[in-house]
Amino acid sequence: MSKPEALSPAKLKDAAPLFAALGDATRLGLLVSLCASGPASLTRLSGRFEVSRQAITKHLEVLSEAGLVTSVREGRERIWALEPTRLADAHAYLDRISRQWDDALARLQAFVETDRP
Amino acid sequence: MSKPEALSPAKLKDAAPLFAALGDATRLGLLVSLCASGPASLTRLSGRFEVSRQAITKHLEVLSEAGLVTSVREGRERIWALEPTRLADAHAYLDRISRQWDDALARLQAFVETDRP
DNA sequence: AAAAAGAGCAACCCGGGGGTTGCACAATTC
DNA sequence: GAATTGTGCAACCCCCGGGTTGCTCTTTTT
Repeated sequence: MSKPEALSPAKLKDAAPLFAALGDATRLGLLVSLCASGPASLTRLSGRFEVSRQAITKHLEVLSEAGLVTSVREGRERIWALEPTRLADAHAYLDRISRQWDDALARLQAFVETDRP
Repeated sequence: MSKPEALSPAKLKDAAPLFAALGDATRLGLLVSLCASGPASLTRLSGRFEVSRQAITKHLEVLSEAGLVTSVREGRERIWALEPTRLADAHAYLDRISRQWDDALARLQAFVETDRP
């Protein structure tokens, strides 16, 4: 009968922008690209997409504010890299919801199998 | 040296709307609420949030189009419930990226530890 | 039959997201 | 020093997302 920890409103407010940052095909592509080919500069990254360099800049800013990427200045370039911990955060949030879901299913099951007034 | 399967562009285009649907605090709250208290009607759900009933309707439509919830008409009510498989999908997508990330880290590690010209 | 409850529909508002172009600035390279 | 490469900044456009209000329709309830 152990209630699993529910996601607090605070957690939800942290999770929402995180998922929102993941909710764009170009940004997901950027993450995958950074995964597959390692840290890269802006022009290097934008060369792999159909949109303009400035569009990529904005996407990287969004990812950065969500904590999913970090950047370091190197000479005249800026090198972008993934931040794995935030990816793990998103993973954990989904885990929380999934567990709550599983628990709900179990309780529903128990409810259905019980004779009730 | 096995390359992990990269997320294909097709997968990315499926994943993006899914994460986008998760990228709103109210919608996450709805999912959690449906998890915690089971299937519920619109007014029942909207009673738990600060926004109007119509706003909740729109959020439920978004979740529905993302495949995260389903609804069934029951008398004058419409009952909304979670769709667990889509939650698992999101989970799987993050897994894919995480694995790619881990692999990238390993390759980076190997690269750093190698004497190169 | 009349009143109340639950949903659906439509119009509207406003802000921000995704995209673009154009120009300015810093760092390299020749 | 001059040309090139890599970014940054600003303005602008368009459209959609989140929210609202108001009205209608159907189903219960009394």
